[in-house]
Amino acid sequence: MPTDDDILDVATRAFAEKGFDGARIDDIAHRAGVNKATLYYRIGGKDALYARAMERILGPKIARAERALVEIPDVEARLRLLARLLVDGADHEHASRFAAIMLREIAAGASTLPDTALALMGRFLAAIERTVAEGVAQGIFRPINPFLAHMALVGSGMLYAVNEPVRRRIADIAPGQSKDHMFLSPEDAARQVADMLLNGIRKP
Amino acid sequence: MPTDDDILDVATRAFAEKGFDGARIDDIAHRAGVNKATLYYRIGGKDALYARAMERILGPKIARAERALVEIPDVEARLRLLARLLVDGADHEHASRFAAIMLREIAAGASTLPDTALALMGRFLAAIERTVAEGVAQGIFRPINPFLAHMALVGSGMLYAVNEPVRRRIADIAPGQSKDHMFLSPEDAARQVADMLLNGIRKP
DNA sequence: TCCACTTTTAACCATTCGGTTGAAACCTCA
DNA sequence: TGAGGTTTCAACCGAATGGTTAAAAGTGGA
Repeated sequence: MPTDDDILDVATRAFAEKGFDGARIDDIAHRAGVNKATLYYRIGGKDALYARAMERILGPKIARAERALVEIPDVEARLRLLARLLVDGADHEHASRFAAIMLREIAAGASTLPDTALALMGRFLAAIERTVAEGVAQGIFRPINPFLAHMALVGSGMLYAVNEPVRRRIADIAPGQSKDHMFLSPEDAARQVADMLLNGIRKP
Repeated sequence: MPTDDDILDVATRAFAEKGFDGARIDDIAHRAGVNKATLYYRIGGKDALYARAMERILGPKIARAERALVEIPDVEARLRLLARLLVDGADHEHASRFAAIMLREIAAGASTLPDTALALMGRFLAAIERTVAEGVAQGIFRPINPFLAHMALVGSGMLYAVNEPVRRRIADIAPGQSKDHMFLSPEDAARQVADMLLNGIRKP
């Protein structure tokens, strides 16, 4: 018998691929190997399913980010870790699902984002902002707008994590040139994103 | 009588707010002040409506970007212009709608993106990549991965353009701190994004 | 005025979706 | 064996949705 976690995993994938509106309850129940009535009995309606899927995917990342605030004193190393949290995950699929859901939510103005999930996002943002602010206070970083630094890190990272299919389609319709640089490993991508950001905000 | 352009404008807003699946034909027709049958008579079904809306919003940006390739020899100035094209637009709403649609499409793996629109996106990417490559060849930029530079620019810019509602919600639930740095004008945001990227890729 | 084109009106259809229900089956543990 | 919780099954509901159409009404120019 599938556990709640199994169901949430399937639901997360569905929400990432199709969005909240596009995901189908029947489909999720069927793919999780559970009856629709069971899903309602165990978890509840679509809203509850979404909220729990979000907390499940956001929670561990936030916890890791906040642990880094006290465990990693070096601000550059800490920013690198935060970049990895965004681009990479327990596995790459996990990270790309996370990014897809977040991008959709941001595009929708967080209108369907449950309050609990929004609070978690806010804490991640706070972790990045605090790290940048520490770096500025230590004289390591330029007096950069920490919120824009957050945008740069999250934007580059999540966009890269999620847009592999788009890259593939673009590469297909523009043949002739070498496309190797478009397909990096998640680790390389996270490192290069962090490098670029750090070069951009480090004091000369 | 509303013109086709009026209808496309309403449709673009609807697609940006709700996504392709979420947008309702009846709603678009009603808000455009035109009958649904007229919409079908003049433009066609939902697919045609989406394709034309995309071309309308992408076309001018691509044209401007490709003009810059020959008109602006200075690679840094050119990159700044490309950043502005992403963050800012004819008006700010226009830019944020563009960004919202693009983010949704990227999150969906460009699965519903018409081929014509995808080709336009590819040309924008090519413009950024070529500019970065020129800068590298001139010895101005580090040998950066041009595709990642594209991610950084597009990611930061579009994320910022679109997430004003999210910032507002986050600011609301985390009171007490100053939030001024979270709300920049589009011009300031575009400039700071470009600054960060240029500092990140410029040779020391 | 007549004609071709455009727009509206209003209905229709087949499909889909989230959610519910009630009865039957199953399982576990005492 | 029996009771209580869990799961399945299949059908159903009501509301929307995308798409289409036939006929009437309106429009402007030759």
